Amino acid sequence: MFSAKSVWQLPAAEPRQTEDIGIEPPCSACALRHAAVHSEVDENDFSLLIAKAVQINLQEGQTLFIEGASAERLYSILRGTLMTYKSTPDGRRQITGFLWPGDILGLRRDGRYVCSTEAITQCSLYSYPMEAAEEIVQKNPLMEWRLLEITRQELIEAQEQMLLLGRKTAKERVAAFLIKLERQERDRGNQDAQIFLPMNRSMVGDYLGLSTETVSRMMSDFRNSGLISAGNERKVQLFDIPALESIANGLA
Amino acid sequence: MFSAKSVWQLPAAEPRQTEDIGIEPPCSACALRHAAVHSEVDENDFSLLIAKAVQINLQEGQTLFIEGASAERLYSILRGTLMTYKSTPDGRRQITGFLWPGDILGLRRDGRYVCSTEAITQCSLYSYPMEAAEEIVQKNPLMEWRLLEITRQELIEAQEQMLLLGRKTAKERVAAFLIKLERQERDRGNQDAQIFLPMNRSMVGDYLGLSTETVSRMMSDFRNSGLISAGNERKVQLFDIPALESIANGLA
DNA sequence: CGTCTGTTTGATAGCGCTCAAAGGGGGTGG
DNA sequence: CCACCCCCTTTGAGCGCTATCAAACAGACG
Repeated sequence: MFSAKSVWQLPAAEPRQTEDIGIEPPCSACALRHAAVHSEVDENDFSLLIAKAVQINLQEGQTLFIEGASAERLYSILRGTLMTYKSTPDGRRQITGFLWPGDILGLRRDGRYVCSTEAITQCSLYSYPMEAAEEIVQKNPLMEWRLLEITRQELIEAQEQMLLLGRKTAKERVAAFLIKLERQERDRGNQDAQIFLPMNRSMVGDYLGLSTETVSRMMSDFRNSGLISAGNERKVQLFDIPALESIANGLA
Repeated sequence: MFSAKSVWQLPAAEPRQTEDIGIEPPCSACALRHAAVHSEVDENDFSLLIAKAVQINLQEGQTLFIEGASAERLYSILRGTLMTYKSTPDGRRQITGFLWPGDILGLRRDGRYVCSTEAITQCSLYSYPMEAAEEIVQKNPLMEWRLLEITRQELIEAQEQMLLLGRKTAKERVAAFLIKLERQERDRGNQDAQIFLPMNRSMVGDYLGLSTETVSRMMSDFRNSGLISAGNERKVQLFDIPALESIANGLA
């Protein structure tokens, strides 16, 4: 049982790029190695894990696994963006998180994945046997502690999302989403307030508990108010971050 | 940084009772001891922690701490029910969880609590110094592993709540809430499908992302449909659990 | 018996969804 | 190179679910 999405901050992570997917050099940026390094764990154990890793590539729209499937493997993202989601029997979908390079995924309960996972862009991942990975983590207290911190961070973010989904207006939700992406972008070393949205409007809606159309309308409102850039709908410049933060927090 | 709410399943936990709050005998049911026992950890470390514990009692409605306060202490619930919640600046509230005996609480980020916590009934808790508790857990890999499992379980529940808040109708939410409480009741050894609601309608609403009135209306609907009992609004009998489950899952 | 708090029920309104159609950009094939 | 198609996005119109406002009701307590 691992986190569905880690929020491991890679030191100054490599820019996300979906081209040039091929055979990777020995994993240098993946979350588990970073864990090992960060935790000052013996490299030997990590090598054991890497020895069992298999690299896989996914095409845009490809499903990695679905909720309820037997959770045999743990994944670490090298490149690309994915999403985890849950569905109701009649097809309504709630996206529980977007996953970026450096994140790990494979949260399970009773040996089964708790969310479905799908590639939003072309992706490159490392795949580890779940049992072996758990064993190695259990043998490394510092690694285990790091994993606990990651899981807690995810829980904190999930609680923030609950506030958003339960109590915020459509405008507040979309503003919060833009602010969140911008902050991520900044944390990854991207200085300008330009953000790239690999997901389409329908995915944003399913993440924010809104319809595609409502997301689009809110984006148009922000554009018409001069808060964000016009032009490319997948590449957005935030002109007034404080104003968007105010909106996101219900202060405007 | 600890979990905001554990879902530690006490073997066949003592019934919840709010009367007779006084000096406790050496903690026998609290989550951390249970962790120690469950993890087959040396009792000595646990004793170290217990030695630093202070028992506190809370009255109904009393606030334990608020979001953003310095997270100096970790708590373990002996008796009573509490809630954790987040608020928007203008007063909207999202309850992120209800806490029961056996649960631990004190999730923090950057040394500050991420949620506010308030007693719903009279409560009795153990209070530990955060640093000491973390140190002891870190020194006990099995205890640490158990804490990781708890945190993961909470994350899984948070994701289920996201689906509820983002994509379910009012009727589905209330049905899901009743089913969830009934399951808890059963897990605690309570065999009949009778559930007790220590929280008022407004709290249920703030947990489900609904207004007080909507919760009330849905409860009335269920009552009029013969799915739940009439009479005491805080003590509910579920007459048709499968039907309620169907509703909760959007199948009806 | 009166007050207070929480719950229920009713009436109305509004936010966001649904249905529908137009607009736009990229890719493919003629 | 252009035409066409397809998918995604945007915009518009109308509706429905749930919030809001309001008042009646019920139980606890003094």
